[in-house]
Amino acid sequence: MSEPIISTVDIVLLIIQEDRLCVTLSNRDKEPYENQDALPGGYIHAQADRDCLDAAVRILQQKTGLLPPYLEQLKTFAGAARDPRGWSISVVYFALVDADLILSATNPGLTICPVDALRRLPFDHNEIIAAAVDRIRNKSQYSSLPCYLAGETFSLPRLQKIYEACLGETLNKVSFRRKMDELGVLETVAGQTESTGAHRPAQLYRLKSEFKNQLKLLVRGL
Amino acid sequence: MSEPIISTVDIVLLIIQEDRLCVTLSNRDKEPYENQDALPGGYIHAQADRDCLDAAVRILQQKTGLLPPYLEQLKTFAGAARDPRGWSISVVYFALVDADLILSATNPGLTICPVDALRRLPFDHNEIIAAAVDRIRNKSQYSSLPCYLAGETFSLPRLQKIYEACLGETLNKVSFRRKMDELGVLETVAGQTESTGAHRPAQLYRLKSEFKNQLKLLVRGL
DNA sequence: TCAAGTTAGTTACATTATGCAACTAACAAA
DNA sequence: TTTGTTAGTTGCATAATGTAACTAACTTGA
Repeated sequence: MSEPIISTVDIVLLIIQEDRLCVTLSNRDKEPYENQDALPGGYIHAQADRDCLDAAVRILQQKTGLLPPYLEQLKTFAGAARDPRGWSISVVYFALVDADLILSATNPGLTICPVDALRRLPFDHNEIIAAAVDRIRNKSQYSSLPCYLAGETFSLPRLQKIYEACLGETLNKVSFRRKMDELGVLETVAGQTESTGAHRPAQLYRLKSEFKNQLKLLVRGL
Repeated sequence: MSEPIISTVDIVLLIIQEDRLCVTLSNRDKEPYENQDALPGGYIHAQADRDCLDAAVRILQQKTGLLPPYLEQLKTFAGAARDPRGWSISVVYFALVDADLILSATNPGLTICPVDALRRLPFDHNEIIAAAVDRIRNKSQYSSLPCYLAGETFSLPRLQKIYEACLGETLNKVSFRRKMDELGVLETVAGQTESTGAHRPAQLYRLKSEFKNQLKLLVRGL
C-alpha cells in the first residue's frame, strides 16, 4: 500500500516588472519556514479539489486574489529531502499574468522579485523557479506565451520588451514584427494611444478572442 | 493537514516496431482492473525511494527488467475520478528504448501496441499516452530525442523512419540528413553493413558518447 | 560478365526565411 | 518650424529549406 505522503501544489506566478521577468513570492504564515518568502502553495484537499488544477486555482485565489489568464502544469517535485516534514510531493504550476493586476490587488503578503536576483529560498523553490524560467524561455521561442504577461492591450514595442525579458536576449525589430504577424494571434485595436512622450505613438494590439486562453504554436518542420 | 492520497508512478515506455510508434503495456496482477493491460506502474515507497525518478527506475526494472537510456518526467495526473480507490496522484514518466531490448527480455506480462491502435485502457491511461505522444512529437521537431528509439548503431534511412513514426509525417531525405549533421550528435562507425538486400549498403552511425544520456537541443531564434 | 533493379547518398538550384541598415512617419517640446 | 525621439516600413544580403535529378554500391538473374 501507499505510505502517507504530503501532497501539495505550488505556483510560480510570473510577471514583468521594469522589463524584467519577476516571480511573486508569498510570506509563509505557518511552519516550516514561517514568516519567510516562498512560492505560494498549499495542501491538496481531497474533499474540496476535483483535481490538481482545481487546487492550483483555489490556492492562487487564496494567496493572490486573482485568476490568471494562463495556467499550466510545470513539473512535479518530490522526494524525501525537499521538506523537513518528510517525503512530499509538490505538483507545480506556472502562471502568467499582467503585472498591473497584481499591483492593483495590494495583497499585503506578496513580494515581487526578479528571477535573476533571487536569494536562497525555502525548500527546493530556487530549483523550481529555474525550471519555470527554462520552460517559459523555451516556449517563448516559438509561441505566443509571453502575450499573457502583457495587459489587455499593448504596443508591439512593449511586447518585444516582454519577449526579450523572457528570452534573456534582444531581438531584431523587423523579425519580431514579422513573426508576430505570421503567428496571427494579434489584432489591432482602433484607438492607438500609448503616447508616452515626445515621439510617434504606437499602435495598440490585443489577443484575438479565440486565443485569450490558449497557446498558438508555430509548427516548424524538422 | 493533507488527506491520505494514493501516490503512484506510471511509465509510458515507447518503442518502434515495424516503423510504428508503440507503447508497452503490462498485465495487471492486482485489483483494480486485475488481469487487464495498462501502463506499468506502482506505488511510491517513501521508505525505499529517495525521489520520483528513483521510484520510476525501480518500477520499470520490476515490470520490464530494463533501464532505458532515456527517461523523462512527462506530467502528473491527479484527481478524484481517475481511480476507483479514490483521490490519487500519478506522476508519469516517459521512457524510450530500442525495441530489441524489450523483445529479447521476453517478460511474459508485456504487450506491445501501436499508439494509434489502442483500445480503451483502465484509468485515464489513454489520455496519458496521448500526452506522451504529443510530447515526443513536439520534441522530435527540434531534438535528437528519437535517436534513443534506435539501437546502438543504425543507418540514417532507418533513423529517418523512426523520426517519421514519431512525427506522423514523411520527411525530406536531404533536409533530414542536413539536420542530423548540424545537430552534431552522431558519428559514423567504421564497418558500414546494414546490407539488407540487393542494393547499396547504408553507413552505420551511433550517438556520440557525450550524448548517450542527454538531449541536444537546436536552439532557434524567435 | 553485364544489364536490371533497388536503395544510399550527393549535387545543384529554386524558394523561403531571417537579419540588418537605412529609410519615412508621427508626435512633443523648445 | 526645427530638433529629438520612438514607431513602423522598405529593400537587400545572407542563410535555411525543399525538390528533382543525379551518381554510387550493392544483388540477382540472364
